[in-house]
Amino acid sequence: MTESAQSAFVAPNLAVSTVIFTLRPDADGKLKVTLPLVRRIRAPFDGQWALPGGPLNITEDLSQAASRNLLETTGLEPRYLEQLYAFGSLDRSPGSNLADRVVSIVYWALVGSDEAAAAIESENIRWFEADRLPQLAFDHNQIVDYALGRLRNKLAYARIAHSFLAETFTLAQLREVYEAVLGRELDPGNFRRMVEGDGIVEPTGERLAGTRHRPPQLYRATNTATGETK
Amino acid sequence: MTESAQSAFVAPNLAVSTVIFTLRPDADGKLKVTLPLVRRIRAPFDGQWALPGGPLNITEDLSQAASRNLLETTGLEPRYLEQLYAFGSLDRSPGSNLADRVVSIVYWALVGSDEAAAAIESENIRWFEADRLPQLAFDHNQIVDYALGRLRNKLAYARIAHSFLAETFTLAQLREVYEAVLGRELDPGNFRRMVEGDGIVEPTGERLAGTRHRPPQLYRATNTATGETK
DNA sequence: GCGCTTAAAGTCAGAATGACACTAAGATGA
DNA sequence: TCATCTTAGTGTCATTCTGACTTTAAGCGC
Repeated sequence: MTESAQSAFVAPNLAVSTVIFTLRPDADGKLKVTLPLVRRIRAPFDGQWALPGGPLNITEDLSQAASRNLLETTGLEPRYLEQLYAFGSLDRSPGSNLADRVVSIVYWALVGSDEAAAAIESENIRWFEADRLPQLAFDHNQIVDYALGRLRNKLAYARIAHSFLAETFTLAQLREVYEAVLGRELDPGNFRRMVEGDGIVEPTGERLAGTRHRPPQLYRATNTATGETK
Repeated sequence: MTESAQSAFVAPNLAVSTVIFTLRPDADGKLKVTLPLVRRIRAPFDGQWALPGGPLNITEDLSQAASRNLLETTGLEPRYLEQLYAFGSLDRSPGSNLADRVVSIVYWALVGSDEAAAAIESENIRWFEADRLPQLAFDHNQIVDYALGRLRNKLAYARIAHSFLAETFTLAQLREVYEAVLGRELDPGNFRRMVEGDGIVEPTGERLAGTRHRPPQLYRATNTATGETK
């Protein structure tokens, strides 16, 4: 009844996939939530774009598998990594044989915008704006939507926004992250009050020079363990 | 790279387990969060208590598997059911062979207190107060703690509390649910204001008679789809 | 009818939030 | 040099939300 090995049982296959978010400026210079997709080179959905992923190695933890295929796909390390959901509906791959059924444990990750600029890109790996995705393989459009919801929600109460930025940053840069993720503009004064009140950042004492206006204070994220705790 | 069947691959086994919550009065008549556990009858952890669960049938959805083992364990149907987390650490079953590795996709469920009173109970199926658990098999103590956290958190913003109650109920009964789950007393006036403001209940027009004081209004939950939407 | 108990409504102060105004400090250019 | 532009950073005000508490309503038991 309860868990233990049942090798004789016809079990569904287990895969781990990852929704990897970063921010990239679009043509107008506005930051947009962006993610890498991989072109499938076999049936089903041959030729269509899909989330990076693959089977879980028997020797690795779930989050390790997610980190590994993040590295394989983009050449990058995650700044934040958290399990999203396990997708296992019977109709995920329409028309396929039951024996080919795949249960995907999906993670979502944040990578720094600075690093992401140097990420792997090729004929079969391309980065897309999250709100301008083509039709993806399997149920991957739904998965991305769900991950976006989680990202937006989590931004409100968790200290994750700085994961998109470098070690130090101005409040305007941090606010741009919020605005890009939430898709709306925020009042600079109120944003400053919120951020300072929550103590999620601390001033470095240095200022950013070279702007064409009053030089802003540089901040860093206050020291908090990030990523999943499980 | 991406997902599709890999039968030749040595894959971890996949199980679905369920944390089933209900409320039961303790010796003092106070409602307590309570859940059923199953005694293991084989190694590893032979004889210890564990969450109900079992392998995922190739023909059923994840949530169906959770519902099924809820029914098999308790004889009940869930009033609310949601995926909790997928647990897959390598060290979940200390000392066991890699080939026996199990990844558990865990659901959590709410069942009505009225129905739960008539649930199956036996030598090998017993209900425990959530904050007085013995040492459980595998990582199941951690899983229950995580589920409790999710329950408490979700109570604050989702319409789930009525899942513990019958079709109609008084605000005092609903408040008792909140108090039992959150583990602290709530101000009756403020609770009423909150509940009415959020529009999560509507008066039936009837009153509960037979109390030894002013007869309270009966309410029902406003019509909202409950349970997971995925 | 009197006192007990809980229902239900109302009051008040402090915290959090959104909209907005105002001052500070640099660069730019006439 | 100095007015102007731009963003940094501070401050104000009204609204809403929240927790603590008060007051009145309406049944029951005696």
